[in-house]
Amino acid sequence: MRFPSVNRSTTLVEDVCALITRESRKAPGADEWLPPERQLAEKLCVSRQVVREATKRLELQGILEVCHGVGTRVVNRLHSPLNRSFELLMPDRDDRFTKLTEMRVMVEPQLASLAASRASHEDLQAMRLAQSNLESAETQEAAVLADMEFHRALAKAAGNPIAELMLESLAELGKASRSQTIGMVGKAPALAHHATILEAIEARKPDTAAKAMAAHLGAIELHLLKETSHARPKKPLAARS
Amino acid sequence: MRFPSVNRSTTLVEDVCALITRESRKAPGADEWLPPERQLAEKLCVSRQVVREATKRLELQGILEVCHGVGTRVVNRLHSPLNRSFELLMPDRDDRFTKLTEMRVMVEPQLASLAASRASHEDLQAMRLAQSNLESAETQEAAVLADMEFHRALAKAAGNPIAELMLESLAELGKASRSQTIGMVGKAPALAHHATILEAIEARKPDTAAKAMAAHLGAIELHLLKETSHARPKKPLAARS
DNA sequence: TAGTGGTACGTGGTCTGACCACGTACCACT
DNA sequence: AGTGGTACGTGGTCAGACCACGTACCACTA
Repeated sequence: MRFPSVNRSTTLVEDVCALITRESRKAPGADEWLPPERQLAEKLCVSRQVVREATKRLELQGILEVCHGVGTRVVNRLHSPLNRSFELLMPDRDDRFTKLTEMRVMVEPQLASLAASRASHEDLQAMRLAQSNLESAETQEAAVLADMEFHRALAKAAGNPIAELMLESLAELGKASRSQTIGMVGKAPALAHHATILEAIEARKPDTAAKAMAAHLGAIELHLLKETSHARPKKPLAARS
Repeated sequence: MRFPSVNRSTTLVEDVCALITRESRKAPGADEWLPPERQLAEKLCVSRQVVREATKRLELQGILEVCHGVGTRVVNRLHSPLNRSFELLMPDRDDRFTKLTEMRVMVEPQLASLAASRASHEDLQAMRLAQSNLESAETQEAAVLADMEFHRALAKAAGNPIAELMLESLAELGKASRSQTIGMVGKAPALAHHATILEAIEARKPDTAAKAMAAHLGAIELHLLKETSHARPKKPLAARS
């Protein structure tokens, strides 16, 4: 009762992927556990090896998490494949951080601009929540989290999932690292900057929002990264007459 | 003579990955074929299944290409995992194209600016080559290729591999699709725009380069994407007094 | 009773060897 | 010289066994 065609694992990945996203859309929040590999193999009429290759693939894509001795669960870590790719591109961690930050400096002011045009009520609500969380944060850790949440909400409001993913990737990279926004400048100034940005977005003033965000990024010393690398071409040109 | 520890495939991926990048750095250009799975398994003292899971992983990362009945070869398609991630994020192809283009519009002018600061002699050379290729292009296809090559060279000159990867991803998406830069505006204007941009970069004038690139992007109707989406918030706000 | 250790079970991880499906290259035939 | 078939090597799948890891339960101890 078997139909041993080829590339089962590839098609299986797509099937299971679709099934998973459908399932998780149906019951979001609940940490779904997949059936055991053996059971899954029987149900899908394939060998365990094929199931394993499929789950491996989905794990690499940040959709599943496989725990030895425990099971396989659905997760949402779409940024992790990005990090992996960047890791291949730039083995040095500081390089990655620098270049990702460079991208952030390029993109985030314009995200603020887009957010000012596009933000829905829910988006604004989320930003306000993050802002009030930052205001009431007691510990450094809580402040950092609230800060990250504000920027995440802003990216979401801008309506560009790719930018969102990129910033997520940067956040992941900077997590247990120095260069946490808050640590640079302190809580109070960050709060003020965010307030200015949020105000501009609520007022639907794209240019003002972009300028405020640029100022924010400049204030947290991110501009230093940009300037230093600006001043250091890979290979200096001969002086031009 | 076996040491059946766990997570062999994970460690193996790293080992093989390092080995491959080292090998391909040593002999670049040569399309390297890996030894057959059985042989590889024996050499690495693991089962064939583990080798297969490792190669699957590396295939997904765009480092290997597995051909049924032929073999496994080293490739360089680091953009493909990005496309896969974006596909998960936005199942609709047009959405992906729109959002990636949006990113491009945000980033590329600033890339031109960075390129004006950082470009090495080799970078400039590459851009000039692409430009002359565009000039001498007879067919539409050759023109499109030369156009893409110019933008790729510019991203490289800007020294940000992440941006480079993102644009590569966009190019891949737009390959067998409408919205090829050239098709929008014709060869002659594109040539003129590129010339202006290149001139600014050679003259080390970041702002001029950025403006020229922005004008170029605007001229090829990419601004339309931006404007329409700007004007269409996901959920209109109530009028503010 | 509360704490502690061991043990059984279910999970993913690996091994083995066999067979199937696909491409290629070679060779006999036309 | 062209054409078809066939043998070989490759990746793809299957089956069943065993290993390694976590957990939960339970008897034992203080």
